[in-house]
Amino acid sequence: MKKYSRQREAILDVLCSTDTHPTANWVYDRVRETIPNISLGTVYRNLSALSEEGRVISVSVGDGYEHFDGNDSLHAHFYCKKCGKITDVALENDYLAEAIRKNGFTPDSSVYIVRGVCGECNAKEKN
Amino acid sequence: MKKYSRQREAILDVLCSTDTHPTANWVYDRVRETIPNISLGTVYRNLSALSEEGRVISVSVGDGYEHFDGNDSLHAHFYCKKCGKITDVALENDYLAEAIRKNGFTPDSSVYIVRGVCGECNAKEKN
DNA sequence: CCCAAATCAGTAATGATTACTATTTTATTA
DNA sequence: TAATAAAATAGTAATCATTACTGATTTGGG
Repeated sequence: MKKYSRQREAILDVLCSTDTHPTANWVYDRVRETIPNISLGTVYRNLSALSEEGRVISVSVGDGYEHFDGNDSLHAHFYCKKCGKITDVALENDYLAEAIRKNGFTPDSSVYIVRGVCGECNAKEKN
Repeated sequence: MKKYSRQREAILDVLCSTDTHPTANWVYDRVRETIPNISLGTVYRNLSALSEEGRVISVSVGDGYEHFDGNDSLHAHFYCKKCGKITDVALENDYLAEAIRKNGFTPDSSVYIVRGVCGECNAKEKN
């Protein structure tokens, strides 16, 4: 049976109070402000549990780290290859999950990642 | 300047002649049938280069491995949490890249991943 | 053919993530 | 509220997919 834990709650809080897409280590640093002796393993274990439950999304953009996202609204992620920034882009309808469903699958969470170069980096390029 | 390499060509061939989503190691094993002394590092380097060029897509489903996909048609990936199988689901329109573009970004490649349980595993569940 | 840049094979190193264990916390039952 | 079992934790050690390094080989332009 799943039990409450102060650590898990704190981790979820940190994730839900940022619009960035932090790594486990970043979350670790933030949670330590509240629970100084929390262990990095605890952060990993809970991020993984929260992700399994679907309360959090795990986003892999290919920079060598797993990123986590507590934003539960429907959105896609734009990853800029130049600056590494991940930006949320809101979506109106979940066309893809719909298409998946039509093909006989039962989806429970989605990660949409688009790679490219962001406007800011494109501008810099022209110098 | 980018130069031709027999190794890179063989790696791309392997990726384009399967509808699975292999890991670097699987590709390595397959390419060794043709080029027995190819190095695993070479496979990694070229997969990464091909992915950078957009000739190949890198798909992270959260099983601890990076998966690669040589299928260049527009599709989403359904990842079954139970059996680990990754299935391609064809898409008609790239709504998401479109939404991204409307937000001022310049996309160049997309990875759409939907997690859930596949029909087969759902059926097994009921026994 | 010659040269410089690119790529390679083989091997060593890295570091994000996971596993392990003794201890602490949680929730249930009496 | 005390006793108890299951779940979770802190701290540390281990794993292993991926990357970095190096000296040899290949590629392509002049």
